[in-house]
Amino acid sequence: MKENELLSIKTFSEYTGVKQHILRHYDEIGIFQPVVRGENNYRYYSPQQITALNMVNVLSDTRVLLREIGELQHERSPEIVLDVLQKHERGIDAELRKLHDAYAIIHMYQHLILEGMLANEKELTLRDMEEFPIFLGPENTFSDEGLFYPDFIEFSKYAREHGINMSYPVGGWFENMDAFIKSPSSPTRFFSTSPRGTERKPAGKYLVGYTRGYYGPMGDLPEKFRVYAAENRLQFVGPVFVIYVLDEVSEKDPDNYLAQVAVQVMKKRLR
Amino acid sequence: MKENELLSIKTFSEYTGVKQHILRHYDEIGIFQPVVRGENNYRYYSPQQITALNMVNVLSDTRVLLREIGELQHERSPEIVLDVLQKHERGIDAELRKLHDAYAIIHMYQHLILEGMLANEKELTLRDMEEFPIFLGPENTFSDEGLFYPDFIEFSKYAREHGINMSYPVGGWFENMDAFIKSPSSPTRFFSTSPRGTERKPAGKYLVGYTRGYYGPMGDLPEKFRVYAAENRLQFVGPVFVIYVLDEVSEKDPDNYLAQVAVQVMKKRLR
DNA sequence: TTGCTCCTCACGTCACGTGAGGTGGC
DNA sequence: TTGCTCCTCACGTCACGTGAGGTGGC
Repeated sequence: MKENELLSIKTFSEYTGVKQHILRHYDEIGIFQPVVRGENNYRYYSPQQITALNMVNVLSDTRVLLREIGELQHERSPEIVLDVLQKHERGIDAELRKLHDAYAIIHMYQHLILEGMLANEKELTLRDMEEFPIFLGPENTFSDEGLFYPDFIEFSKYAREHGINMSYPVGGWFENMDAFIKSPSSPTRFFSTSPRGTERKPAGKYLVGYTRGYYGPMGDLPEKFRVYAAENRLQFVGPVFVIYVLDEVSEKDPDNYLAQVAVQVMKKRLR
Repeated sequence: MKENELLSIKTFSEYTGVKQHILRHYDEIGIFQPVVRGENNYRYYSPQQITALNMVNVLSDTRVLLREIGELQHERSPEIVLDVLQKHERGIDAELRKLHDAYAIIHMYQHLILEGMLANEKELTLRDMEEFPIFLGPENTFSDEGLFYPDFIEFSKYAREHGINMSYPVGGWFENMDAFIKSPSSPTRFFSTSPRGTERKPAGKYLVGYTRGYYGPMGDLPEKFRVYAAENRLQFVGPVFVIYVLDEVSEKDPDNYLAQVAVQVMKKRLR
């Protein structure tokens, strides 16, 4: 390759890794043009343009608008470009957060759905569960005839105000088993499974049960928990966590939604 | 709010955090429709739809195409949704990688440009430099009359084949100071500053100089390095790193490109 | 002659975003 | 009556992607 040898669009495309139709597009909108147009209207690029094109690649990779790149083609300096990069850094940060959320939400749902598919719905089981970050909402009021929507909406707003993506699965939190048994469809608070939460569902030995149906009703689970604990000399420790492992995301029929109820337990001391 | 109370699009939008025109768009393309259309053609949503909409939010947040979400509206099960999520996990992974690159590239260029703006171009300076990951290319041949393009193109291809984004700044690597002095415009290899590199530019005390101009010529730097080392009883250790802190990204005029040359040094032992 | 390269033109895609112009409810 | 809500229609945006139909070089 001589210094003044010119490259066809095919060659230039191969050398730079930028596709031909993108090069034509860049030409068309005026942000990067071949040094020469042949008499047959062919585009010819110089070897120097291989590195020059890098300016476009760097900026478009960092999400600078092509329009803005075009403006920078005509006038740019270290100061100006530094400014542009600083501006776009925030955009990238925001996108990165969103994508991290998307990633975590996918994994959360994969985990829950699998859990739902393998769930033992017949009887309660004792399981070791891992620690888990949660974002706890304000206390619910259930002022509206026991409907959960108003409180749920309040929680949604509250969570969004705290930068929590509401696409993370949401669960119900009862301060203890007594609260759960007393009114199983009215959690003391809601929680999001967003990893941005600062509270924890602690690791430990949990008693776990499942029940089918639309949000709220817990069927015979409260009674089952009471009986199981009595028969096995267990006592309940800390809050009760209710989470729908199968919900509107994976089930069409609300009657098939599957709730998981989990509460930490300890052996009762004999006296 | 009663169970059967219906919500206007405004209210529903506020409760769900999804903008009105998006809700109309979802309606139009048939992926999520209000339970009722008033005789005035107003859209009315049920409270149950607040949670139902979540299915659309979760899947669109995880980059599932609206078309595919529409298909899932009619037929979905834990198995099917699990499949869909698994498929989109890869897409998210790829996007996340790209965005991480974008983030790192922005910071790399900010760092280099700032370095260029503050550079002491008059004289060599001794500086402590931090460790740095680099991706080293194959040995250059300079078979083509000393032009760097063919080797650079080879390096680009090689890097891309190894999943290295070529928008990271690229530098020249000389195996030692003798090689640099012998042919300052012909680096032994090229390197990318991509953090995916497995080699290192080691931390340590470096002698650093700058020179202006288009890629290749190093001006009087080789001589300056030789003299400085002799006068200060220093010996050069390891490879020479040449990187353009101001390049086509931040400078319009190639004559203003600014190269930084850095080599690790040690005090010479007196005998 | 043949297949390859290159060209322009035009329309499609994706998930919105914007705004005009008009109706209807409290 | 007034301002608010809601409607449809239509066009814009962003960075491409696709394909038709035709020319030109070796």
